[in-house]
Amino acid sequence: MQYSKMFIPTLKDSPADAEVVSHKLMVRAGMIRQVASGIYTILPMGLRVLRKVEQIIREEMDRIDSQETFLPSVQPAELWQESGRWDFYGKELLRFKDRHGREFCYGPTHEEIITDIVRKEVKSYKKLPLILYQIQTKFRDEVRPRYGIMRGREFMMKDAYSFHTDDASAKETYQKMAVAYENIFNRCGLGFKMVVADSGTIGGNFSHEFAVLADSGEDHIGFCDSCDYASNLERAEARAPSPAQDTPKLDNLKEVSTPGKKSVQEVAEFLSVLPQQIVKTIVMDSDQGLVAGLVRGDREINPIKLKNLIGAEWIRSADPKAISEETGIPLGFVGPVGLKLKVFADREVEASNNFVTGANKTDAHFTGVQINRDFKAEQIGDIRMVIEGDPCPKCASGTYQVKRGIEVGHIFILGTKYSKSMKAHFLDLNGKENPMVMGCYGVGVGRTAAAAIEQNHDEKGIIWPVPIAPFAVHIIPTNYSQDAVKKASDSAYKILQERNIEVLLDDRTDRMGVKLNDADLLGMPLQIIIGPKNIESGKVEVKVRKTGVSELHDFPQVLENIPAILKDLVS
RNA sequence: CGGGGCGUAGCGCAGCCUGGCAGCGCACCUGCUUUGGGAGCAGGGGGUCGGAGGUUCAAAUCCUCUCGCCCCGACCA
Repeated sequence: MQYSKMFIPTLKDSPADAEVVSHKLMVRAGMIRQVASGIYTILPMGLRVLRKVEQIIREEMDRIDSQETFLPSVQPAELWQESGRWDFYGKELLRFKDRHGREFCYGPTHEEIITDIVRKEVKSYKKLPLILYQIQTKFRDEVRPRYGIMRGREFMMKDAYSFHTDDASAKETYQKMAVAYENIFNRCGLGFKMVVADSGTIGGNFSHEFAVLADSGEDHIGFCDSCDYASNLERAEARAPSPAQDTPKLDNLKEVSTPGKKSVQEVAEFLSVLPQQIVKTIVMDSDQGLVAGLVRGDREINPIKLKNLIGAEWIRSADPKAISEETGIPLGFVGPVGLKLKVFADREVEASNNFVTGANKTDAHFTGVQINRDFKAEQIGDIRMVIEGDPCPKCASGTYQVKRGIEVGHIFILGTKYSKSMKAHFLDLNGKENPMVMGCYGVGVGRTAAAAIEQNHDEKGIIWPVPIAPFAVHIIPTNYSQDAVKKASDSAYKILQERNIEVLLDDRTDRMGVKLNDADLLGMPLQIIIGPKNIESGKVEVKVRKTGVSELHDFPQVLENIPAILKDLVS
C-alpha cells in the first residue's frame, strides 16, 4: 500500500481523554476514533491489526474442529426470558423494541441464540460433540467504559460454544480450547498467564482466564513464584492456617466500652491489641438476603469467594442503611455474637482465640470471643483476599506475587445451565433424553490488539509483533522527489509485494523527519530507509523497530533476506 | 449508580475569577525556497465558545436547567 493513498490520520498530541498508552497510541497512529463513550470507529490501520488477530483465531479454531458461524447481533427477548437472563442481566443488556413493539436486545453474548439453534437441529448423541464459533460485534452497556477499545461497550469478540453428551467430553474440549488459546496469544506475541477465574454472570462452575500482564490491566492476578499456580485474585485461594501448637487459655466473653471506635485501626489502638486479634464482620447483600462474613481484622474479605461459599447467584456490599434497618445495629459495631444474620467465617477466624468483635450495640465491643462457644457460623471456609507474600496454597515453598492483568480470553464449562433452562436435549445410546453439557469460550479481539500495544511500545510509538503488524515492512524514501531514491523505493516496493510481503511505501514528499517519526509511531517491525547517498553506493538501511538497530545492506540483494529477517523477529 | 473534573477550530490549549474585537501552537490550503530525525518565509481558510433559558446596553465569561465526555469506587472479552 502506498502511504499517500491510505487513510492514516496520525496525531502529534495525544487526545486529552486518553489515559493508557494503548489508547493514546491507537488514536495517535490513526487506528481508532471515538464516536461515543465506549464506541469507536475502527480505521484502516486499526482494522488491519484486528483482521490479523481474527485470522490467527480462525486458524486455531479450525485446528480443533471448531466451525465458524455468524449469529445475529439483535436477539429476541423471548430467548433471554427462557434462559432467565432477561431479568438477571440488568442494565448492561441494551434493550429496545421494534416497530411492532416486540422486545429485542443487542447481544452481549450468544449462549441463548446458539443453544436455540442447536436444540432445534441436534437431537442425537451421534452429532456430539459440536463446537461452533463466531467473530462478532457485541454490545454491553457497561457502567464505566474506559481505556479506548480495551474496554468499550461495543467490541469485537470471538465466542465459541461447545455441546457435549457428558462432563468428560466437555472437559476434553475445554482442554483443547485452552491449548488453542495458548497458541493464539503466543502467536500474537503476548506474554500471558492462564489463571483460575470466577465465571461471573455467564454462569457455570469451572473457568480460566487468559491474562496479559500489564500495569494498565484492570484485573489483579495472584500467582506462585515457585509452582505454576495462578489465579485471578477474586478467586485466589489462601493456604489453610496451621492449627495452634498448644491449647491456649480461653478468656471469658466480656463487653467493653469503645466510644466512637468503629474501624479496626481505632479499636485496635483503643484496646491495645493487634489488628489480627480483631475479627471484622462484613455484611453483604445477596440473592439470599443479607449475610455476614467474618475475617481477621488485618484481612480483607473476598466477596466472590464468599458468594461461592454460600452458593449465591450474586453478592454486593450491603447498603449501610439496610444493615441498620434489618439488624438494628449501627455500622461499626456489628459482631457475630447474637447476630440475626447467617454468619460465614474465614478459616483463620476458626483458628483464632480470644478475639475482639463488635457487640452489636453502639460504642461497645466484646473481647475474649470464641467461635463455636459464643456464636455459631453457618459455614467456615476460605473467604479472605490473598495478598502478595502470602504462602502458596498449592506448594510448600512458594509465595504469592500479585500483578495486574488484562483479561484477553476466558473459557468456561457451563454445565447444563442453559441446556436445562432452554431444553437443549439429546437422545443417548439408550434413547433416553438428557440435557447437553455446554462450554463457552471468548477472546476479545480489540482488547488483544490493545494488550499487544501495552506490552510492545516505547516512547516513540507502537512496536508491533510481526504476526499482527498491519504491514511487515515500511519503506521510507528519505526524499521521494529524487529520481534515484524514488526508483529504488518503487522497485523495492514492487519486489516485496511480489514476494507476498505486506509493505507500506511512504511515497509522501514530506521531509525525512516527519516520515521517520510516523514510521516509529505506526510501528511496523521492519523499516527500509532509502536515501540518496546510500543508494548511490548501492546500499539501503534496514532498521528493526524493536531494537532500533539499523544496518546498511546491499540493494537490491537484501530484499531476498527480508523473509528470513522477519522470521527471526517472531521467535 | 455515588464522588470529582472538563466541554472554546481537526488535535493540544489560553481567555472565564474581575462581562466589552474569539485567540495561541500544531494540523490544513496557495506560492517560493528547503529535503538524513516533526523546515523557513509570505499569504489564506476554518468557530452555533456543547445545548436551552435567564440577567445585562452588552455573555465564551454571571445565574438556572440540560446534554456529552473523562477520572476514582461495585461489573466484564
